[in-house]
Amino acid sequence: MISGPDEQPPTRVRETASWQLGQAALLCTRLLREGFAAVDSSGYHYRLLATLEEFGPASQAVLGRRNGIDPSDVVAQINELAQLGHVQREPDPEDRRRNVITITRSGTRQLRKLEKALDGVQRTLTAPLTAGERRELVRLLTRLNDHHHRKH
Amino acid sequence: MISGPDEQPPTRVRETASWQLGQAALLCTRLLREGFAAVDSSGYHYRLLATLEEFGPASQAVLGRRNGIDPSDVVAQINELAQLGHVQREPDPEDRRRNVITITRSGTRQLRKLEKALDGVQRTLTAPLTAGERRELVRLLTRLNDHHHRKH
DNA sequence: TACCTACATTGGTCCGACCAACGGTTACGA
DNA sequence: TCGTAACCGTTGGTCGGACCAATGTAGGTA
Repeated sequence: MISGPDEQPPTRVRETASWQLGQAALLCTRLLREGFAAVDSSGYHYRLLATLEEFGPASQAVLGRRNGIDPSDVVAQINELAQLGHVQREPDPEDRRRNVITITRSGTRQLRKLEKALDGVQRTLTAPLTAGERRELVRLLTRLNDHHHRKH
Repeated sequence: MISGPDEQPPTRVRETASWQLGQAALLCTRLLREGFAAVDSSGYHYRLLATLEEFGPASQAVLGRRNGIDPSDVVAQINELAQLGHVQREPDPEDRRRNVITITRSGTRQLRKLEKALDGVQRTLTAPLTAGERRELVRLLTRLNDHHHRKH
């Protein structure tokens, strides 16, 4: 976003849910990128590490499906995480098509850092809202997402 | 988004405002792209045409600032719109740095189509919400955006 | 056995946001 | 009035995130 405070887009644009949603998301991704970059990671890294910690070791395929990440992108991200030592990749003895990805101690340490960064972003993002409004916003967005998600 | 309904991301991810916001925005941009593509245009086209209709002829610079579009991107979009005949580009006699962009009759006709498409997207997007909830969502997002916008 | 499916991987595409640099033009201050 | 700063349009990029097609390998099953 480059526009100054004075020069506004047309009213009919400003009033749409889609415009406000897009602007908020833009702001959000910028905050996330900055926050995660400060600890030398990305949103992908966070999501993958968090998934590994919550659900335990998993194949790349399920990591991708759980997070809505394309398998080919999972490859790249796991490459990075493996090289950083945050994750271990080894072939699954029970199914030689799969890799088993396991989070390492270094990985959980990194995850703690990422969570701190993420908390900061949430607070910055929702700063102008009361706690109740923040919950309401999440509730509405969740309803919206769930609805459009169910019907594949 | 590729994940099925069953395989969910970690709870701590799902509960963040940033994740829900990102998912909703993803869904939204997909709907917008489809809706606008159906009338052979893009979101850029809509925003520029709407700005021209609401505020009258303008230079590319103010078009860009009003909509938060980079000047270089404005060039490309105005090229497209001019070639389609939706817009007229002529040098400003009073300031030879500027171009004056004017919407044509064909442009306003196209704008009507785009507005129809956009309305459909809004309805689809906010289908699971009541009218009150929809307004509340827009209100919260607007507050959020305005807040982060004022402080440059 | 033959066939269909799943997995990981390579090598792309597309789009929106953004940046740097430049020539031409105008505004402004010394 | 002259020099410089600021502005405008334009070119030619980068970057990240989402996505897709094709392939080799391995499993499941008729």
